[in-house]
Amino acid sequence: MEGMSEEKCALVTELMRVLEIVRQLEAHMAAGQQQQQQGGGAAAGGNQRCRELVCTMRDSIDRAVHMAMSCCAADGRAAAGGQPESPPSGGDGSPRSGGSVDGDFRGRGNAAGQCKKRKTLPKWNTQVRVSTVQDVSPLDDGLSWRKYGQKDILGAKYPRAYFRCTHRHTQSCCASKQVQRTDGDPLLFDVVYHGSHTCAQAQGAAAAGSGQVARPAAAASGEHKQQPAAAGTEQHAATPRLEAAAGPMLQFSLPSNDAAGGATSSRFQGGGRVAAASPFVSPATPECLVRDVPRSHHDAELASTTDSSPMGMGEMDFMFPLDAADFLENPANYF
DNA sequence: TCTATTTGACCGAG
DNA sequence: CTCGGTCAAATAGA
Repeated sequence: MEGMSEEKCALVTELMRVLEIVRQLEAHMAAGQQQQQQGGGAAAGGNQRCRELVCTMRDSIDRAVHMAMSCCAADGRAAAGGQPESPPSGGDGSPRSGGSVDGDFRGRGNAAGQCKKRKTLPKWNTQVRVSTVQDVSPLDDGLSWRKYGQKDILGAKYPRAYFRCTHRHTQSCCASKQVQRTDGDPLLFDVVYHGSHTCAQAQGAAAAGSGQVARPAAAASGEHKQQPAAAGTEQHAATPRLEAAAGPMLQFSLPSNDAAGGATSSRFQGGGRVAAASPFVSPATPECLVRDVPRSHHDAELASTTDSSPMGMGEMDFMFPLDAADFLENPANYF
């Protein structure tokens, strides 16, 4: 039984990974097309075709993800004894320590009360590249996150910001994520997701596609404490573009979280509401590709499972050349 | 006034 | 004991 569930979850993970890739491809093609139009590109036709293909591909993957997720959720609930809401009495959890079970995996009253221990939640690790230090739009994924903490991590140059779903209390959505600028590349963020969104918002995003609930603003500047104005800019200003800086390559790799770094004197303006891409529920834009102006680039997020993932996929390191046509023709080359 | 962020403190794991 | 993760009071902005 459990095997079944794990298998399904693995399926979800895998599908979402592919979905992310498609989304990225889509975003970059959109960007490319813009450039072509400006430069009077001749390849517009081919690009159009690519977009159609991607659209089809994504639709179908998206459906598969949802189907699999349903099964997965159902299994999970059954195993946990019923409601996703209620404190998982052990549900699927690996008992953490002999202590209290979970109602308090946080010594002080777990706010949500119904969220399982982090460690038992599926975890996805992704990396997101931004175009400029201030540009955090790629971290946007259409779902609202609320920052609840920030920590300087030993050995890391930049602090790590902690986010949880805005609807944690109201809808018992246990999704959370951690965002941290990588030491080596200030434009690259490690984003670790824990658990998937179960809130209506996530479903809405998946269904409505472009439903952005909140603005990017995500995570970090790691450089200076910003003055209110600056911080505000980061938090509310409309987003710059990813494609500009994403360059010809999207990179995905696992955390190499430690680094040279040393002191963290800076504070990362976690920034307001972060809408970040949900690797769980694809904010699939139904009308696919119809956006001329890629507002919320769905970043370079790629869901990959790590440790606790059912699949136990280990670390990954991908490079995706942005040759859409080639990708579509020889997808195998990219996996 | 409400909502979100900041930040110091607390807690559990290793 | 140290460190990562989270809570919650204080604070800021809309």
